[in-house]
Amino acid sequence: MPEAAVGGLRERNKREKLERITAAARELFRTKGFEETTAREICERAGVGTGTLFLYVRDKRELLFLTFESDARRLFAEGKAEAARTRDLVAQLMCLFGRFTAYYAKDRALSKAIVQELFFRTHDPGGLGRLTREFAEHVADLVAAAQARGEIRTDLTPARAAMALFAHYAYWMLGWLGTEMLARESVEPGLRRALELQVEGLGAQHETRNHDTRR
Amino acid sequence: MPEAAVGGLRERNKREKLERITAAARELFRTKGFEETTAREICERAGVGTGTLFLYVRDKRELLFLTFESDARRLFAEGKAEAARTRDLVAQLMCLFGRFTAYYAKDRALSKAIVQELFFRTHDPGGLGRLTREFAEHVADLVAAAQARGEIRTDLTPARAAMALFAHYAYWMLGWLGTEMLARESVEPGLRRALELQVEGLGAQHETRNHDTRR
DNA sequence: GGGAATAACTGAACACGATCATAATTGATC
DNA sequence: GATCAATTATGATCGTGTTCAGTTATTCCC
Repeated sequence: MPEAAVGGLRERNKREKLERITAAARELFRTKGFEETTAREICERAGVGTGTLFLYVRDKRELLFLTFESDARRLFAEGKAEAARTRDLVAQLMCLFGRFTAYYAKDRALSKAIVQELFFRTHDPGGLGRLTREFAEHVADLVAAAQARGEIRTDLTPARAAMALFAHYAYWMLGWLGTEMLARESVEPGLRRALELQVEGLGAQHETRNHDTRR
Repeated sequence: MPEAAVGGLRERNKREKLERITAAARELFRTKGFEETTAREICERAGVGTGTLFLYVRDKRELLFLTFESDARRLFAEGKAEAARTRDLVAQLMCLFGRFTAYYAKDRALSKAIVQELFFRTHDPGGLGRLTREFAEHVADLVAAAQARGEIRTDLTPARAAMALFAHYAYWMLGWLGTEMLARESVEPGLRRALELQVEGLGAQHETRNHDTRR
């Protein structure tokens, strides 16, 4: 049974409407920005009534997820593939995180709204929720592999170490997109350095030859 | 010249109005919640016209800052004082951070809105902006002192190490108040452990006797 | 103190997200 | 294919944050 024709007329219509809504939202957000786009505009462009929109999404912000999910899946897959071809844990993480920072840089205002939503929407089990969990699990898997390689200490659960690492990613996204206190160019090097410091430790006994440039 | 009487009638009226607005917002947010409180209610309770409110704040969310600032100043001062009586860096940080987590726990829904605003409002040089900077600087000062004690490696700027530590605080606040994926009881111990791991490092060479409990 | 200039205030009006009673469409049953 | 229950769609309507043209209060100057 061909995928496109599965189900009755009802289900096909619903899928098509959701598709049109997603496409309309994506296009308008890209050209006008999130706040500046009204729900009515999206409905008009999608060819549905204003009330219909909210049968498909709980609120306007959920449209961000709808438009972001497919891109996020692609970024995650690409990052995962590149990470698989990389040795060092920090470098692997930067393959993943770097994909997203580069993507966010293309439309900072929209990305700010997306990230805000990612961090503050309580989890529905929808598509992006699952993806987020997969992402966290993959970071934990990378940690476990690094433990097996003897790169990371083995007296920690991979999940706990993954959280510690992910915290830096979240923080740099906040500083860059959220409060806008960090410059775009500083994000990748800064985040990489933060991850290195997480692995090395701040403790005095771990002092390395790799000095910070004093300002 | 007594402080209360400084300036002309205009300025005094403005101060009083701001005071009434702040008090009204605080009371209503506390009893009804942020979303459930309307701007008109606040205006009525404060005894000002609906338009007047927006001469004092850019938007409704800014009222969160107005109501939070004095509390935040107090929490910061208390935490700073307790930290001064504490030796270990992680313990010092927990004096500071713990004050805020305890405060946030008293009204999670409202705190979620506050934290969201803290992380996503681009900095105006207003009261809370300054306080945030002071907070970051104080963490850096604690790091510098720890470096002087030989507790933290000296090849890093205090600011950079402070960022790395603060990232964990931000992340745990996000997980707890933002996505609501972390339980309240797990926050203090989890955050403390994360800070310890930041100091110790995740690297294999730093393995300690202090094992995680495997789940 | 009177009058002009300026700053502050006000509530009606606006725009937009969301809802809901009603209408249209689809699928099941005969 | 006609009948009817169930599902889906619709746009007028509502509540709320925010604005703005008009009004009032304060200050300044003589």
